[in-house]
Amino acid sequence: MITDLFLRGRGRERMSATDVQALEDSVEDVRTLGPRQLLVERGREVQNSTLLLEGLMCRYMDDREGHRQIVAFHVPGDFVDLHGFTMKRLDHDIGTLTPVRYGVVPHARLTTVTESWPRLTRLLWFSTLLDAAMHREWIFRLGRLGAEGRVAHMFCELHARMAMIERVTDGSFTLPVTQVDIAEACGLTSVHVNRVLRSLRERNALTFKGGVARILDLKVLETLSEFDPLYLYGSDVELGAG
Amino acid sequence: MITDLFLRGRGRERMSATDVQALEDSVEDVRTLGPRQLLVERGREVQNSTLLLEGLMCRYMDDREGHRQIVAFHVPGDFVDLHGFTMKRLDHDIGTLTPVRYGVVPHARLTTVTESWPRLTRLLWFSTLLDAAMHREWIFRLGRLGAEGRVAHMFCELHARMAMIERVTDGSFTLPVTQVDIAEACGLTSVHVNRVLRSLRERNALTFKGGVARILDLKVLETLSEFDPLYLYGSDVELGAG
DNA sequence: CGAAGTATTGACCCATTTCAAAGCATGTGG
DNA sequence: CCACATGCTTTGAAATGGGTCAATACTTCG
Repeated sequence: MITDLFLRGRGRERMSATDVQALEDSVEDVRTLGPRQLLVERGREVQNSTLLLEGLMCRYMDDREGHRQIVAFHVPGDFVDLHGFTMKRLDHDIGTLTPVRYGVVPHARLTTVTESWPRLTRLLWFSTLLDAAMHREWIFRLGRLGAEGRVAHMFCELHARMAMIERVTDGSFTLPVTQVDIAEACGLTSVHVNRVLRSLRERNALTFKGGVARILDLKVLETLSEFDPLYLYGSDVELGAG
Repeated sequence: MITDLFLRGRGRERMSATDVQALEDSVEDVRTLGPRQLLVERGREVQNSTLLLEGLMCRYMDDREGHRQIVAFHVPGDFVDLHGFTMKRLDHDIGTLTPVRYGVVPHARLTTVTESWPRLTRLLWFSTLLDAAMHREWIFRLGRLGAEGRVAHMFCELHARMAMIERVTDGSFTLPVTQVDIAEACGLTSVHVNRVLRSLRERNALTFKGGVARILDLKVLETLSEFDPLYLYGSDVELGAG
Protein backbone atom coordinates (compact mmCIF):
# COMPACT_ATOMS: atom_id res chain seq x y z
CA MET A 1 0.00 0.00 0.00
CA ILE A 2 1.51 3.25 -1.15
CA THR A 3 -0.39 5.37 1.33
CA ASP A 4 0.44 3.14 4.25
CA LEU A 5 2.14 5.80 6.36
CA PHE A 6 -0.36 8.60 5.76
CA LEU A 7 -1.68 9.79 9.15
CA ARG A 8 -0.22 6.72 10.82
CA GLY A 9 -1.18 6.96 14.47
CA ARG A 10 -3.50 9.90 13.87
CA GLY A 11 -6.68 8.62 12.33
CA ARG A 12 -5.49 6.31 9.59
CA GLU A 13 -6.38 3.30 11.70
CA ARG A 14 -10.04 4.30 11.67
CA MET A 15 -10.33 4.94 7.95
CA SER A 16 -12.85 2.79 6.12
CA ALA A 17 -11.63 0.39 3.44
CA THR A 18 -13.34 2.43 0.74
CA ASP A 19 -11.69 5.64 1.92
CA VAL A 20 -8.29 3.94 1.91
CA GLN A 21 -8.98 2.70 -1.59
CA ALA A 22 -10.09 6.14 -2.77
CA LEU A 23 -6.88 7.60 -1.39
CA GLU A 24 -4.77 4.93 -3.05
CA ASP A 25 -6.51 5.58 -6.35
CA SER A 26 -5.71 9.27 -6.14
CA VAL A 27 -2.00 8.55 -6.54
CA GLU A 28 -1.26 8.71 -10.23
CA ASP A 29 2.43 7.96 -10.28
CA VAL A 30 5.45 7.32 -8.08
CA ARG A 31 8.68 9.23 -8.77
CA THR A 32 12.10 9.80 -7.27
CA LEU A 33 14.29 12.86 -6.88
CA GLY A 34 17.86 13.41 -5.70
CA PRO A 35 18.99 15.21 -2.55
CA ARG A 36 18.95 19.01 -2.25
CA GLN A 37 16.61 19.49 -5.19
CA LEU A 38 13.83 22.03 -5.62
CA LEU A 39 10.49 20.27 -6.09
CA VAL A 40 8.03 23.19 -6.00
CA GLU A 41 8.94 26.81 -6.51
CA ARG A 42 7.24 29.66 -4.69
CA GLY A 43 4.58 31.38 -6.81
CA ARG A 44 4.57 28.76 -9.56
CA GLU A 45 1.16 27.24 -10.31
CA VAL A 46 0.84 23.62 -9.18
CA GLN A 47 -1.41 20.88 -10.58
CA ASN A 48 -0.40 18.01 -8.32
CA SER A 49 0.19 17.38 -4.68
CA THR A 50 3.02 15.30 -3.28
CA LEU A 51 2.75 12.38 -0.89
CA LEU A 52 6.21 11.71 0.53
CA LEU A 53 6.97 7.98 0.62
CA GLU A 54 10.64 7.83 1.52
CA GLY A 55 13.28 10.40 2.45
CA LEU A 56 13.23 13.87 4.00
CA MET A 57 11.90 17.13 2.58
CA CYS A 58 11.47 20.65 3.85
CA ARG A 59 9.61 23.84 3.04
CA TYR A 60 11.40 27.16 3.31
CA MET A 61 11.41 30.87 2.53
CA ASP A 62 14.50 32.90 1.69
CA ASP A 63 14.94 36.53 2.66
CA ARG A 64 16.34 39.27 0.48
CA GLU A 65 19.95 38.43 1.30
CA GLY A 66 19.35 34.74 0.70
CA HIS A 67 19.14 33.77 4.35
CA ARG A 68 16.83 30.83 4.63
CA GLN A 69 14.04 30.10 7.08
CA ILE A 70 12.83 26.53 7.05
CA VAL A 71 9.12 26.50 7.94
CA ALA A 72 8.48 22.76 7.98
CA PHE A 73 10.17 19.38 7.82
CA HIS A 74 8.48 16.43 6.16
CA VAL A 75 8.86 12.74 6.83
CA PRO A 76 7.43 9.72 4.98
CA GLY A 77 3.63 9.65 5.09
CA ASP A 78 3.34 13.44 4.96
CA PHE A 79 1.27 15.14 2.29
CA VAL A 80 3.91 17.78 1.65
CA ASP A 81 1.88 20.27 -0.38
CA LEU A 82 -1.70 19.22 -0.04
CA HIS A 83 -2.45 22.89 0.62
CA GLY A 84 -1.54 23.50 -3.02
CA PHE A 85 -4.85 21.84 -3.90
CA THR A 86 -6.92 24.83 -2.81
CA MET A 87 -4.16 27.48 -2.93
CA LYS A 88 -2.84 26.78 -6.44
CA ARG A 89 0.27 28.90 -5.83
CA LEU A 90 2.45 28.45 -2.79
CA ASP A 91 4.03 31.13 -0.68
CA HIS A 92 7.24 29.13 -0.18
CA ASP A 93 9.63 26.72 -1.87
CA ILE A 94 9.67 22.97 -1.31
CA GLY A 95 12.85 20.96 -1.61
CA THR A 96 14.41 17.62 -0.78
CA LEU A 97 17.02 17.11 1.90
CA THR A 98 17.78 13.51 0.99
CA PRO A 99 16.96 11.38 -2.06
CA VAL A 100 13.17 10.86 -2.00
CA ARG A 101 10.43 8.68 -3.39
CA TYR A 102 7.05 10.32 -3.64
CA GLY A 103 3.56 9.83 -4.98
CA VAL A 104 2.03 12.29 -7.43
CA VAL A 105 -1.60 13.17 -6.72
CA PRO A 106 -3.32 15.24 -9.43
CA HIS A 107 -5.60 17.95 -8.12
CA ALA A 108 -8.33 16.78 -10.47
CA ARG A 109 -8.49 13.53 -8.51
CA LEU A 110 -8.67 15.44 -5.25
CA THR A 111 -11.59 17.43 -6.60
CA THR A 112 -13.30 14.12 -7.25
CA VAL A 113 -12.55 13.03 -3.70
CA THR A 114 -14.22 16.16 -2.33
CA GLU A 115 -17.26 15.40 -4.45
CA SER A 116 -17.62 11.73 -3.60
CA TRP A 117 -15.89 11.05 -0.31
CA PRO A 118 -16.78 13.66 2.31
CA ARG A 119 -15.25 11.67 5.17
CA LEU A 120 -11.94 11.25 3.36
CA THR A 121 -12.14 14.94 2.47
CA ARG A 122 -12.41 15.87 6.14
CA LEU A 123 -9.43 13.65 6.91
CA LEU A 124 -7.31 15.29 4.20
CA TRP A 125 -8.39 18.68 5.50
CA PHE A 126 -7.44 17.56 8.98
CA SER A 127 -3.98 16.57 7.81
CA THR A 128 -3.33 20.09 6.51
CA LEU A 129 -4.46 21.45 9.86
CA LEU A 130 -1.90 19.28 11.63
CA ASP A 131 0.71 21.17 9.62
CA ALA A 132 -0.84 24.41 10.81
CA ALA A 133 -0.64 23.18 14.41
CA MET A 134 3.06 22.47 13.91
CA HIS A 135 3.49 25.95 12.47
CA ARG A 136 1.96 27.40 15.64
CA GLU A 137 4.31 25.38 17.79
CA TRP A 138 7.23 26.70 15.76
CA ILE A 139 5.99 30.26 16.27
CA PHE A 140 5.94 29.56 19.97
CA ARG A 141 9.43 28.14 20.02
CA LEU A 142 10.89 31.00 17.98
CA GLY A 143 9.06 33.63 19.96
CA ARG A 144 9.53 32.34 23.47
CA LEU A 145 12.42 29.87 23.72
CA GLY A 146 16.18 30.46 23.88
CA ALA A 147 18.63 28.64 21.64
CA GLU A 148 18.80 25.43 23.68
CA GLY A 149 15.04 25.21 23.94
CA ARG A 150 14.59 25.73 20.22
CA VAL A 151 17.02 23.01 19.22
CA ALA A 152 15.68 20.65 21.87
CA HIS A 153 12.16 21.32 20.63
CA MET A 154 13.10 20.50 17.06
CA PHE A 155 14.54 17.17 18.10
CA CYS A 156 11.56 16.36 20.32
CA GLU A 157 9.16 16.99 17.46
CA LEU A 158 11.13 14.97 14.93
CA HIS A 159 11.62 12.17 17.43
CA ALA A 160 7.88 11.97 18.02
CA ARG A 161 7.07 12.06 14.32
CA MET A 162 9.69 9.48 13.46
CA ALA A 163 8.39 7.24 16.22
CA MET A 164 4.90 7.34 14.73
CA ILE A 165 6.21 5.89 11.49
CA GLU A 166 8.51 3.41 13.25
CA ARG A 167 11.74 5.07 12.32
CA VAL A 168 13.14 5.17 15.86
CA THR A 169 15.25 2.35 17.30
CA ASP A 170 16.51 2.60 20.81
CA GLY A 171 16.11 6.36 20.91
CA SER A 172 18.05 6.80 17.68
CA PHE A 173 16.89 7.88 14.27
CA THR A 174 18.49 8.89 11.00
CA LEU A 175 18.31 12.63 10.38
CA PRO A 176 20.56 13.46 7.44
CA VAL A 177 20.68 17.22 7.89
CA THR A 178 23.55 19.60 8.58
CA GLN A 179 23.97 22.02 11.44
CA VAL A 180 23.22 24.75 8.92
CA ASP A 181 19.80 23.16 8.29
CA ILE A 182 19.11 23.07 12.00
CA ALA A 183 20.10 26.72 12.25
CA GLU A 184 17.77 27.62 9.40
CA ALA A 185 14.88 25.89 11.13
CA CYS A 186 15.57 27.33 14.58
CA GLY A 187 16.32 30.94 13.65
CA LEU A 188 19.94 30.68 14.81
CA THR A 189 23.39 30.74 13.24
CA SER A 190 25.12 27.44 12.53
CA VAL A 191 27.97 28.52 14.79
CA HIS A 192 25.62 28.79 17.70
CA VAL A 193 23.83 25.56 16.84
CA ASN A 194 27.20 23.87 17.11
CA ARG A 195 27.68 25.25 20.62
CA VAL A 196 24.14 24.29 21.64
CA LEU A 197 24.63 20.73 20.39
CA ARG A 198 27.80 20.48 22.44
CA SER A 199 25.96 21.73 25.50
CA LEU A 200 23.14 19.22 24.99
CA ARG A 201 25.73 16.48 24.59
CA GLU A 202 27.42 17.54 27.83
CA ARG A 203 24.07 17.44 29.59
CA ASN A 204 23.72 13.84 28.35
CA ALA A 205 20.49 14.80 26.67
CA LEU A 206 21.20 14.27 22.99
CA THR A 207 23.91 13.42 20.50
CA PHE A 208 23.81 14.35 16.86
CA LYS A 209 26.65 13.08 14.72
CA GLY A 210 26.92 11.99 11.12
CA GLY A 211 23.24 12.45 10.43
CA VAL A 212 22.11 10.30 13.34
CA ALA A 213 20.24 11.71 16.31
CA ARG A 214 20.29 9.78 19.56
CA ILE A 215 17.96 10.87 22.32
CA LEU A 216 19.67 10.18 25.63
CA ASP A 217 17.29 11.93 27.99
CA LEU A 218 13.90 12.84 26.58
CA LYS A 219 12.77 14.33 29.90
CA VAL A 220 15.53 16.91 29.85
CA LEU A 221 14.79 17.81 26.23
CA GLU A 222 11.08 18.13 26.93
CA THR A 223 11.68 20.31 29.94
CA LEU A 224 14.10 22.58 28.12
CA SER A 225 11.70 23.03 25.23
CA GLU A 226 8.38 22.91 27.10
CA PHE A 227 7.46 20.17 24.64
CA ASP A 228 4.03 18.58 24.80
CA PRO A 229 3.28 16.22 21.89
CA LEU A 230 -0.47 16.86 22.09
CA TYR A 231 -0.41 19.10 19.04
CA LEU A 232 0.96 16.31 16.85
CA TYR A 233 -2.02 14.06 17.37
CA GLY A 234 -4.86 16.51 17.01
CA SER A 235 -6.45 14.42 19.81
CA ASP A 236 -9.57 13.01 18.19
CA VAL A 237 -10.20 13.23 14.52
CA GLU A 238 -13.88 13.46 13.82
CA LEU A 239 -14.43 10.99 11.04
CA GLY A 240 -18.17 10.80 11.39
CA ALA A 241 -20.43 9.11 8.86
CA GLY A 242 -19.86 9.38 5.23
CA MET B 1 -25.84 39.25 5.32
CA ILE B 2 -24.03 37.93 8.34
CA THR B 3 -21.23 36.32 6.37
CA ASP B 4 -20.61 39.38 4.25
CA LEU B 5 -16.97 39.83 5.18
CA PHE B 6 -15.93 36.17 4.96
CA LEU B 7 -13.04 35.88 2.46
CA ARG B 8 -13.75 39.37 1.20
CA GLY B 9 -11.29 39.97 -1.61
CA ARG B 10 -10.13 36.37 -1.62
CA GLY B 11 -12.74 34.30 -3.38
CA ARG B 12 -15.96 35.44 -1.80
CA GLU B 13 -16.85 37.43 -4.88
CA ARG B 14 -16.93 34.27 -6.99
CA MET B 15 -19.09 32.21 -4.63
CA SER B 16 -22.36 31.00 -6.10
CA ALA B 17 -25.61 32.23 -4.58
CA THR B 18 -26.37 28.75 -3.28
CA ASP B 19 -22.98 28.47 -1.61
CA VAL B 20 -23.48 31.85 0.05
CA GLN B 21 -26.87 30.71 1.23
CA ALA B 22 -25.50 27.42 2.57
CA LEU B 23 -22.87 29.35 4.49
CA GLU B 24 -25.46 31.77 5.89
CA ASP B 25 -27.60 28.85 6.98
CA SER B 26 -24.71 27.30 8.85
CA VAL B 27 -24.74 30.18 11.34
CA GLU B 28 -26.99 29.13 14.20
CA ASP B 29 -26.78 32.16 16.43
CA VAL B 30 -25.10 35.53 16.89
CA ARG B 31 -23.57 36.39 20.26
CA THR B 32 -21.44 39.04 21.90
CA LEU B 33 -18.58 38.92 24.38
CA GLY B 34 -16.63 41.56 26.31
CA PRO B 35 -12.99 42.52 25.88
CA ARG B 36 -10.15 40.34 27.18
CA GLN B 37 -12.32 37.25 27.59
CA LEU B 38 -11.41 33.64 26.98
CA LEU B 39 -13.63 32.15 24.28
CA VAL B 40 -12.05 28.73 23.70
CA GLU B 41 -9.70 27.02 26.08
CA ARG B 42 -6.80 24.85 24.94
CA GLY B 43 -7.62 21.14 25.10
CA ARG B 44 -11.33 21.60 25.74
CA GLU B 45 -13.61 19.82 23.27
CA VAL B 46 -15.41 22.19 20.90
CA GLN B 47 -18.75 21.68 19.14
CA ASN B 48 -18.99 24.98 17.31
CA SER B 49 -16.83 27.22 15.22
CA THR B 50 -16.73 30.99 15.47
CA LEU B 51 -17.20 33.47 12.66
CA LEU B 52 -15.97 36.85 13.88
CA LEU B 53 -18.36 39.63 12.87
CA GLU B 54 -17.09 42.65 14.75
CA GLY B 55 -14.10 43.34 17.00
CA LEU B 56 -10.64 41.85 17.40
CA MET B 57 -9.60 38.44 18.67
CA CYS B 58 -6.37 36.53 18.99
CA ARG B 59 -5.06 33.03 19.50
CA TYR B 60 -2.19 32.41 21.89
CA MET B 61 -0.12 29.90 23.84
CA ASP B 62 1.36 30.51 27.28
CA ASP B 63 4.64 29.04 28.42
CA ARG B 64 5.36 27.49 31.81
CA GLU B 65 6.07 30.86 33.44
CA GLY B 66 2.96 32.40 31.92
CA HIS B 67 4.75 34.30 29.17
CA ARG B 68 2.40 34.54 26.25
CA GLN B 69 2.99 33.99 22.56
CA ILE B 70 0.22 35.26 20.32
CA VAL B 71 0.06 33.03 17.23
CA ALA B 72 -2.68 34.82 15.28
CA PHE B 73 -4.80 37.95 15.18
CA HIS B 74 -8.34 37.87 13.85
CA VAL B 75 -10.40 40.59 12.24
CA PRO B 76 -14.06 40.65 11.20
CA GLY B 77 -14.83 38.07 8.52
CA ASP B 78 -12.33 35.55 9.91
CA PHE B 79 -13.39 32.05 10.80
CA VAL B 80 -11.44 32.07 14.06
CA ASP B 81 -11.51 28.38 14.91
CA LEU B 82 -12.75 26.62 11.83
CA HIS B 83 -9.87 24.19 12.38
CA GLY B 84 -11.76 23.03 15.47
CA PHE B 85 -14.21 21.36 13.08
CA THR B 86 -11.79 18.56 12.19
CA MET B 87 -9.47 18.85 15.20
CA LYS B 88 -12.09 18.82 17.97
CA ARG B 89 -9.56 19.99 20.57
CA LEU B 90 -7.34 22.98 20.02
CA ASP B 91 -3.68 23.31 20.88
CA HIS B 92 -4.07 26.94 21.97
CA ASP B 93 -6.42 29.38 23.67
CA ILE B 94 -8.65 31.86 21.86
CA GLY B 95 -9.60 35.16 23.41
CA THR B 96 -11.04 38.56 22.64
CA LEU B 97 -9.02 41.76 22.57
CA THR B 98 -12.02 44.09 22.21
CA PRO B 99 -15.75 43.55 22.66
CA VAL B 100 -16.85 41.25 19.84
CA ARG B 101 -19.90 40.08 17.96
CA TYR B 102 -19.64 36.62 16.45
CA GLY B 103 -21.62 33.93 14.69
CA VAL B 104 -21.90 30.43 16.14
CA VAL B 105 -21.53 27.65 13.57
CA PRO B 106 -22.31 24.14 14.90
CA HIS B 107 -19.97 21.47 13.62
CA ALA B 108 -22.96 19.30 12.73
CA ARG B 109 -23.93 21.88 10.12
CA LEU B 110 -20.41 21.93 8.76
CA THR B 111 -20.53 18.16 8.38
CA THR B 112 -23.64 18.67 6.28
CA VAL B 113 -21.81 21.26 4.20
CA THR B 114 -19.02 18.77 3.47
CA GLU B 115 -21.62 16.26 2.39
CA SER B 116 -23.69 18.51 0.16
CA TRP B 117 -21.56 21.44 -0.93
CA PRO B 118 -18.14 20.33 -2.12
CA ARG B 119 -17.26 23.70 -3.61
CA LEU B 120 -18.09 25.55 -0.42
CA THR B 121 -16.17 22.87 1.46
CA ARG B 122 -13.07 23.58 -0.60
CA LEU B 123 -13.48 27.28 0.08
CA LEU B 124 -13.74 26.73 3.83
CA TRP B 125 -10.70 24.47 3.64
CA PHE B 126 -8.90 27.20 1.73
CA SER B 127 -9.70 29.73 4.44
CA THR B 128 -8.00 27.57 7.07
CA LEU B 129 -4.97 27.30 4.79
CA LEU B 130 -4.76 31.08 4.61
CA ASP B 131 -4.27 30.98 8.37
CA ALA B 132 -1.49 28.45 7.86
CA ALA B 133 0.14 30.74 5.30
CA MET B 134 0.07 33.56 7.85
CA HIS B 135 1.61 31.22 10.41
CA ARG B 136 4.47 30.54 8.00
CA GLU B 137 5.01 34.22 7.48
CA TRP B 138 5.16 34.69 11.25
CA ILE B 139 7.74 31.90 11.48
CA PHE B 140 9.77 33.76 8.90
CA ARG B 141 9.54 37.05 10.71
CA LEU B 142 10.44 35.58 14.10
CA GLY B 143 13.26 33.51 12.67
CA ARG B 144 14.85 36.00 10.32
CA LEU B 145 13.89 39.58 11.16
CA GLY B 146 15.19 41.94 13.84
CA ALA B 147 12.89 43.83 16.19
CA GLU B 148 12.07 46.67 13.78
CA GLY B 149 11.32 44.26 10.95
CA ARG B 150 9.04 42.17 13.14
CA VAL B 151 6.96 45.08 14.32
CA ALA B 152 6.85 46.60 10.84
CA HIS B 153 5.74 43.25 9.46
CA MET B 154 2.92 42.98 11.95
CA PHE B 155 1.60 46.38 10.96
CA CYS B 156 1.95 45.63 7.25
CA GLU B 157 -0.06 42.46 7.62
CA LEU B 158 -2.80 44.04 9.69
CA HIS B 159 -2.95 47.02 7.39
CA ALA B 160 -3.46 44.75 4.38
CA ARG B 161 -6.10 42.67 6.14
CA MET B 162 -7.95 45.71 7.43
CA ALA B 163 -7.89 47.21 3.94
CA MET B 164 -9.58 44.11 2.54
CA ILE B 165 -12.55 44.62 4.84
CA GLU B 166 -12.58 48.38 4.34
CA ARG B 167 -11.38 49.33 7.77
CA VAL B 168 -8.60 51.64 6.58
CA THR B 169 -9.15 55.35 6.03
CA ASP B 170 -6.30 57.46 4.81
CA GLY B 171 -3.69 54.98 5.99
CA SER B 172 -5.20 54.82 9.47
CA PHE B 173 -7.02 52.03 11.20
CA THR B 174 -8.22 51.25 14.70
CA LEU B 175 -6.09 48.66 16.45
CA PRO B 176 -7.06 48.58 20.12
CA VAL B 177 -4.09 46.60 21.42
CA THR B 178 -1.38 47.48 23.93
CA GLN B 179 2.37 47.47 23.44
CA VAL B 180 2.39 44.32 25.56
CA ASP B 181 0.15 42.62 22.98
CA ILE B 182 2.49 43.66 20.18
CA ALA B 183 5.41 42.29 22.16
CA GLU B 184 3.60 39.00 22.69
CA ALA B 185 2.99 38.69 18.97
CA CYS B 186 6.50 39.67 17.90
CA GLY B 187 8.54 37.70 20.42
CA LEU B 188 9.88 40.85 22.11
CA THR B 189 9.52 42.61 25.45
CA SER B 190 7.10 45.51 25.72
CA VAL B 191 10.00 47.76 26.71
CA HIS B 192 11.72 47.08 23.44
CA VAL B 193 8.50 47.41 21.45
CA ASN B 194 8.22 50.88 22.90
CA ARG B 195 11.68 51.77 21.62
CA VAL B 196 10.96 50.26 18.19
CA LEU B 197 7.74 52.25 17.88
CA ARG B 198 9.62 55.42 18.69
CA SER B 199 12.21 54.59 16.06
CA LEU B 200 9.53 53.89 13.44
CA ARG B 201 7.88 57.18 14.36
CA GLU B 202 11.20 59.02 13.97
CA ARG B 203 11.64 57.42 10.55
CA ASN B 204 8.21 58.83 9.64
CA ALA B 205 7.07 55.32 8.84
CA LEU B 206 4.31 54.69 11.36
CA THR B 207 2.56 56.12 14.37
CA PHE B 208 0.70 54.05 16.92
CA LYS B 209 -1.07 55.95 19.67
CA GLY B 210 -4.24 55.37 21.60
CA GLY B 211 -5.16 52.25 19.69
CA VAL B 212 -4.89 53.88 16.29
CA ALA B 213 -2.26 52.91 13.75
CA ARG B 214 -1.35 55.36 11.03
CA ILE B 215 0.81 54.16 8.20
CA LEU B 216 2.95 57.10 7.08
CA ASP B 217 5.28 55.31 4.69
CA LEU B 218 4.27 51.83 3.63
CA LYS B 219 7.35 51.48 1.42
CA VAL B 220 9.67 51.85 4.37
CA LEU B 221 7.68 49.37 6.44
CA GLU B 222 7.60 46.87 3.59
CA THR B 223 11.33 47.18 3.05
CA LEU B 224 12.15 46.81 6.73
CA SER B 225 9.99 43.72 7.03
CA GLU B 226 10.51 42.22 3.57
CA PHE B 227 6.73 42.22 3.35
CA ASP B 228 5.06 40.80 0.25
CA PRO B 229 1.26 40.50 0.53
CA LEU B 230 1.13 37.54 -1.84
CA TYR B 231 0.50 35.11 0.98
CA LEU B 232 -2.66 36.89 2.10
CA TYR B 233 -4.53 36.40 -1.14
CA GLY B 234 -3.54 32.91 -2.15
CA SER B 235 -3.76 34.52 -5.62
CA ASP B 236 -6.31 32.24 -7.29
CA VAL B 237 -8.74 30.21 -5.33
CA GLU B 238 -9.77 27.13 -7.24
CA LEU B 239 -13.51 27.00 -6.94
CA GLY B 240 -14.13 24.58 -9.81
CA ALA B 241 -17.47 22.98 -10.51
CA GLY B 242 -19.65 22.17 -7.78
C1' DC C 1 -8.88 61.30 44.48
C1' DG C 2 -6.70 57.00 44.31
C1' DA C 3 -5.75 52.68 41.95
C1' DA C 4 -4.39 50.03 38.28
C1' DG C 5 -2.90 49.45 33.94
C1' DT C 6 -0.02 51.41 30.29
C1' DA C 7 3.81 54.02 28.31
C1' DT C 8 8.41 55.94 28.54
C1' DT C 9 13.25 56.33 29.52
C1' DG C 10 17.95 55.12 31.41
C1' DA C 11 21.70 51.99 32.77
C1' DC C 12 23.56 47.70 32.79
C1' DC C 13 23.89 42.90 31.33
C1' DC C 14 24.12 38.78 28.61
C1' DA C 15 22.75 35.56 24.83
C1' DT C 16 23.66 35.29 20.36
C1' DT C 17 25.91 37.08 16.22
C1' DT C 18 29.82 38.17 13.65
C1' DC C 19 34.29 37.54 12.11
C1' DA C 20 38.18 34.70 11.57
C1' DA C 21 40.85 30.62 11.48
C1' DA C 22 41.71 25.91 11.64
C1' DG C 23 40.42 20.98 11.57
C1' DC C 24 38.10 17.05 9.33
C1' DA C 25 35.79 14.41 6.22
C1' DT C 26 34.53 13.17 1.44
C1' DG C 27 35.06 12.89 -3.26
C1' DT C 28 37.33 13.74 -7.81
C1' DG C 29 40.80 13.74 -11.20
C1' DG C 30 45.43 12.89 -12.45
C1' DC D 1 47.07 6.47 -4.32
C1' DC D 2 48.05 11.13 -3.76
C1' DA D 3 46.68 16.17 -4.32
C1' DC D 4 43.45 19.24 -3.94
C1' DA D 5 38.93 21.19 -3.65
C1' DT D 6 34.70 21.49 -1.26
C1' DG D 7 31.61 21.41 2.34
C1' DC D 8 30.82 20.66 7.21
C1' DT D 9 32.25 21.19 11.98
C1' DT D 10 34.66 23.26 15.74
C1' DT D 11 36.71 26.88 18.51
C1' DG D 12 38.05 31.65 19.99
C1' DA D 13 37.51 36.69 20.52
C1' DA D 14 35.05 40.78 19.90
C1' DA D 15 30.75 43.26 18.95
C1' DT D 16 25.78 44.05 19.56
C1' DG D 17 20.76 43.72 19.79
C1' DG D 18 17.53 43.07 22.86
C1' DG D 19 16.51 41.79 27.75
C1' DT D 20 16.28 42.99 32.59
C1' DC D 21 15.71 46.02 36.30
C1' DA D 22 14.12 50.22 38.09
C1' DA D 23 12.06 54.60 38.29
C1' DT D 24 8.75 57.96 36.62
C1' DA D 25 4.84 59.66 34.02
C1' DC D 26 0.52 59.28 31.81
C1' DT D 27 -4.46 57.66 31.40
C1' DT D 28 -8.58 55.85 32.51
C1' DC D 29 -12.01 54.75 35.46
C1' DG D 30 -14.42 53.75 39.67
